[in-house]
Amino acid sequence: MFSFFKKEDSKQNVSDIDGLNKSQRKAVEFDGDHLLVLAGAGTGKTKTIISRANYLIKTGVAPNRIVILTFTKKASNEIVSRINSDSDSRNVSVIGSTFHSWCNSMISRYPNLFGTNSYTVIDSSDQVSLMKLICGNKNLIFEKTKIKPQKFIDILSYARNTKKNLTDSIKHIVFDNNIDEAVQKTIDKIKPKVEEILKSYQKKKKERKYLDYDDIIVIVAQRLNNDDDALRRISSTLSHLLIDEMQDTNPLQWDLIYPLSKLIKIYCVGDDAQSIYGFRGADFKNINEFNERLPNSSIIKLEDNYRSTQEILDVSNWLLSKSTFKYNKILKSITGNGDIPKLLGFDDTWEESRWIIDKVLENHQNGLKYKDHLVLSRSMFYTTTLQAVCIENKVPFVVFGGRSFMESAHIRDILSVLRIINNLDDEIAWMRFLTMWDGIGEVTASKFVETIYESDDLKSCIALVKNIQSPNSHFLSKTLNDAFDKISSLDKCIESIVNNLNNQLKRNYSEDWDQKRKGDVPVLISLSKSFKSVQEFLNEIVINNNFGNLEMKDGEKEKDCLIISTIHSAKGLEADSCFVLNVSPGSYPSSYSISSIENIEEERRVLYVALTRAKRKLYITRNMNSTFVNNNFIDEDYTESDLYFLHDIKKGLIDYQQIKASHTNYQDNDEANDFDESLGMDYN
DNA sequence: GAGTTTCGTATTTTT
DNA sequence: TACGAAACTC
Repeated sequence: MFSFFKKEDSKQNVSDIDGLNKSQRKAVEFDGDHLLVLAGAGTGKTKTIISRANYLIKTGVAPNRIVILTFTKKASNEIVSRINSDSDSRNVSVIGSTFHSWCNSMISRYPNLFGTNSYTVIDSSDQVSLMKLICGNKNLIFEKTKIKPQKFIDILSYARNTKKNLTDSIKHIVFDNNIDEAVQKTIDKIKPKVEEILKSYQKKKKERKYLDYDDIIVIVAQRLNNDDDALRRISSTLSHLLIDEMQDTNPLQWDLIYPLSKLIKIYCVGDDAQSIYGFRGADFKNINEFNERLPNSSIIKLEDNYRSTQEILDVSNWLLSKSTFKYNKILKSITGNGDIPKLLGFDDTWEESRWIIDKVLENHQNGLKYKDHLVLSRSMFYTTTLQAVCIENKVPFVVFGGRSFMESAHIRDILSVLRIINNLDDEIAWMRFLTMWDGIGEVTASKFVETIYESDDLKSCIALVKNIQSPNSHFLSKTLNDAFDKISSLDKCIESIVNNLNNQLKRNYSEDWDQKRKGDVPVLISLSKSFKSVQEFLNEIVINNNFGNLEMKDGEKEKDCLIISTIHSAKGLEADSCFVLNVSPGSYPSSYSISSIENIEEERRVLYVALTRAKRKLYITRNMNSTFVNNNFIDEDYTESDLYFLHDIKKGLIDYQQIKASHTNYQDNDEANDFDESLGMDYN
């Protein structure tokens, strides 16, 4: 994978030939049933998983009987490629997937077990489209509470992932757990209506042969829990399940793991201080109660940090120590001492971004690579200025997180044709395909979709399509016909679709079809070449909804780029110099999350993850004019350091500097360097 | 009923 | 600022 993921292990306290320390080695050579490795940031978590896999293989376990589950495709690719590169002569590889993609492969491998001969995986935006069809495209208002289609999806997903009941899920999603008596009454009243809508959604999915992200896991988990035969059959293909980032797993995923634990060995690696996926139902009970839940299990702790200097760890440890939660974690640096991390104040985001890029350029001239720099942000949104400054200064960069390939409108247009061919009942695809043509709007399209539901082969659908009135009506049927004829070769098929759609797409995306969007077509085509069937292609592309893989194949991987990432996508990343953007009041914790202490704690862990990415230099930036400051929800129970994590950070831990604006004239920041005062700011 | 334009709002994190 | 909804024109 990208070379900047490679860890530098040279500094490790070598206690044996593999370069493992004592506890790592104990974890790697573990001989019991189930193990949880509690590994703090930078303590060699990934290394341990990789060495474990290699160790198992060395002791005679067939590689393809080892499944490694990770959270993102990126992490999975990295781990698998490192295992394979450690012993390149092997012809069978370990299996590395995300939870979703592993379950999906079960579903398609054993269609009889799951009752899924043909199905279409839908992503979040399709879920919302489907829900809109049910809600009649308007927000439902109950008792003055507005619930958008997206919210219904969120309620259902939260309930399924956390296994909570509907009332609790409504409380959490709609009212953010702020409950008083009036709210409780409202919930009691709206609950039956919500339930009805959710049921229609579930029913509609079934009719249209759709599986959403949650279904993929639910279906497999249910089967494993209720059908010993299925459990045995699936377990018989594996002997070890290795799970990365265990702290981010949720109760639903536990349902998947638990039944397997009866027949195969479960090996988990995680860190409760890095649990930052609470919004997806992550529950660190999966870690904290590991011992009670799995008999014959052990726990090994890794506490020596090989990544960062002690000064960086001091700030990180300090942040956790301010928490009301007990993480029982104090990282010790093996690397030694370095510079005190810097906290830099700016007047606006442009100053902030310019300063960072200046620093990157300066380091670059002094011999550091661009890829030794990692810029971390809470949200993708906040990095736009930085990206602009990169372009301005010709600094090459890659962005992790954010919009995916699949989410771009033109890609969805093109794929809608494939989706129709794959699944004639795919209502969302039909709507998309039909409404993209001039003269066909939602009303005409939905009328048509109703008639299509009667016919069960493509040819008769195409016959019906010919009746639709549109300036291009012969193109509509031609597109479908040609695509169907070429379906045996995916890349040719996509090529023909694009040829037929070309003029229409040109009209629909008049500003940037030729210059920008058209360029994605070859990418899509080359991506399709590695798939055998349309269904496999479509489902896989939704589940791993990025096309980062592809960029790598095209020789981009060795390119030296500055890395810009959201903190959530930065798990497992590290870099010599790290910049954490906009650590300002209102952003850490984010003012959207200060409705409960749990949310604030999660924000704290987000910042903790960010700080612990740095190896040698850590720059925390903030600007006090951040547009995110919002005191709407501020509750008198919170202390000032709950509302701004850096509020009372001490002098010795961090080096504070207010950077004067170099591009504007006013400089009246007398108090800027008044270092004896608290570094926090007033909110007014 | 389709398509365009304007206005207003809310603004995270991912499979 | 960017996206969605409502208002407006064809």
